[in-house]
Amino acid sequence: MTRGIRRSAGPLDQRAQSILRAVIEEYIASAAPVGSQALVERYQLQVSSATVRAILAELEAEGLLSHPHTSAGRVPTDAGYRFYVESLTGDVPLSPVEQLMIRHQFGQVEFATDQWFRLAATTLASATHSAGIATPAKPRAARIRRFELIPIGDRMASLIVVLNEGTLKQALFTLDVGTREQDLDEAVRRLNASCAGRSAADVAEHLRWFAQAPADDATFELVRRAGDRALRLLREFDAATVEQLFSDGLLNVMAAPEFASSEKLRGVFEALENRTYFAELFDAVTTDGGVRVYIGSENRPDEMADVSLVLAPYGRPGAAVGFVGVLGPTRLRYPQAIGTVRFVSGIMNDLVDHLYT
Amino acid sequence: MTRGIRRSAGPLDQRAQSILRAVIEEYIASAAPVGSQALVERYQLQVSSATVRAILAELEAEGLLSHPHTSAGRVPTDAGYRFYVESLTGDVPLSPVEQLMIRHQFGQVEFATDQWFRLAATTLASATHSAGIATPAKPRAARIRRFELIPIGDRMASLIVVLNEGTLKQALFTLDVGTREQDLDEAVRRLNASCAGRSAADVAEHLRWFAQAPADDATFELVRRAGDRALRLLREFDAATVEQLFSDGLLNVMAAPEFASSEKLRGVFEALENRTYFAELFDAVTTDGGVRVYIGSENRPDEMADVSLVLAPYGRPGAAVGFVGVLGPTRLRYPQAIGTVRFVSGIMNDLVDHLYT
DNA sequence: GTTGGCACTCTAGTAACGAGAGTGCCAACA
DNA sequence: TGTTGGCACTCTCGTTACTAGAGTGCCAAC
Repeated sequence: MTRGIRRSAGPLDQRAQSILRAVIEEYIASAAPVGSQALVERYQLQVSSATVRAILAELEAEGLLSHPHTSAGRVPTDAGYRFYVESLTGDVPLSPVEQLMIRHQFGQVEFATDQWFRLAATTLASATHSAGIATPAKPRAARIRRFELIPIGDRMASLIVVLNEGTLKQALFTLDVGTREQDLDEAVRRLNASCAGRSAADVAEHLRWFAQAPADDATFELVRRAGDRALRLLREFDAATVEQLFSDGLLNVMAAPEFASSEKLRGVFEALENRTYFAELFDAVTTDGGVRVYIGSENRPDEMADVSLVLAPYGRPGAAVGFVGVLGPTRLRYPQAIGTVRFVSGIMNDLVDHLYT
Repeated sequence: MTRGIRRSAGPLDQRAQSILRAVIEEYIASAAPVGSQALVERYQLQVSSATVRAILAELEAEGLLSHPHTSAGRVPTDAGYRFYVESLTGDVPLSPVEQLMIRHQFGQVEFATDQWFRLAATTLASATHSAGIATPAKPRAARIRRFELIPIGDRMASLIVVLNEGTLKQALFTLDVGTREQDLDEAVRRLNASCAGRSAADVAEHLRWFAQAPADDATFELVRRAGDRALRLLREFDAATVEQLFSDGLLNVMAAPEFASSEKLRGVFEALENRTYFAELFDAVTTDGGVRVYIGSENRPDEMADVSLVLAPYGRPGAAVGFVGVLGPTRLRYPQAIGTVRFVSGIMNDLVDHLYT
């Protein structure tokens, strides 16, 4: 139980801690500032409201609670939430029924890799009544498994590159006049022979070799250009940290009273759209295991100061990793969110594992 | 110039019409109810405000304008907007600079078919300062061009189905123990030989034939199962009218004053998410050419009563069609939106055309 | 250290009010 | 007959004043 975030060094006795928890849980449930009276009544504290008030003042001095105004109840600060989250011990597992339902849903898309991360986001959203977010599992360095060149119309072909885990990349490709289907087949044969199993760097190397070699026949140019195009695809793929970021249930977050004026949410939408922050998070989340929680202002961009993230990586370190998580108001049901994220990331782990064994 | 929507049969003289236009354009620009005084001043009407008031009252009787309350200015009704849109003659073309910029952007993704519709939505959003929406071009009935079976791990393969226009469909596929790579190759060869160029219905026919034929060798079961899986993919693909719906710039719409309370937008988000309404629109929009405008309550779902849609189809009727469009407040800059949608759908037409010639 | 008591503070809701914008109507006018 | 200026009327919006209620902070007593 770390206390890293707290500013002041004052110790916090058991009673103060449990009152802090009470305030936070009450606030999470009610979304309204919590008063001393209400705490005494609803949590059967064996002390008077005056005593509670003293402790609340103390917690405020510690920076864990704050006051919207003098005569209002207390509201947790981000530091307060942090303390609360750190003090959570053990797991809040999902109910067996929920687990079953979620497993069932994933069972239905077991064979559609491109649906996994979408379903993860959807599942997280509906289980936590917040927004769910997820990225596909991204291979560390893409390796080519196979090329295909499919003629389309007269002067075009679709270049398909199949990567390691069955990820597909596709690009159109113009053909010179008079290119025959055999030429395409021959080009593909050569490309596969020389590039299959290679990474972007390796392919680049080979292409240089190709470029220096004499243009011995008609297929040569085709191979060179297709190779070039494939290389570009690979590089784009490698460069995009968070290639896709799927979110679902943002409506749930919109419904929360703190977001009644849409202004605050705009920033969140923007952050989801441009993704640079999530690209940063990607690295942080996927390097060490476990669930990570980012509370309000702990998120670097100011637009995200009103929301919390609960994220967990999945996949195989060194091979392909992604993350799943929950995005909600700082007034989030952390224990439940953490439990659900852990569970879903576990399922995603299993799914990815099947690809590698 | 149809007047279909108007309830009353009263004729509308030239002057009344131009005042209606003035009210609507003023309201679109200012988002505030428009008074008689302001109209006289800002539109150099050669009559007094009293006269304008009389005409406004008339327009209100026709159901084209309404009153938020007795002593406020006029606001267009949906019928008013409809009348306005119908009366628009000629095109408001985009400025050459804008045209150039848009063409340039599309030029950059010319060879990435899967990016086209995304870019269309993005372009429309930024050009109209509203939300842009777009679907990919959907082939009428998918035809198989080629199969691939890529081994993944020990007991899995990725089944890839390449459709007509280079669309890819993918699914995982478990293998029996001891399946060798040659078996996969052989299965693919057979599948391609018997199914290439066929639609879902045809493939189903062939599979029935397969099922009745004796299980003559080890590859047979593989072929049957892969075929089954492919058939399911095809059917799912054929069944989904609006397989994807990409939107961009919803933030622009959020920023409009009429959506300050996020409540109204929730419905719009929901409609975009579940897509049933857009599936309906898909059919309506793609059957006749041209730009279509849906104003406020003309949209069937109640949640959409506060927004307007400007949609246009693109693609090749009978081959592959999709739509692009703009979603914004009913207080939309229709002439500009219509011009932009028409332009972008034209570009999309050209792109798709290249696939078929 | 805990408690009851009490004065104090701040919000949210309500009512009253005036300024301002805009209407609707009417009698006078071209 | 259509147009106009004039005018009373209506409704909103912002301001001010007030009250009830919730909750605090402090203090003296236990």
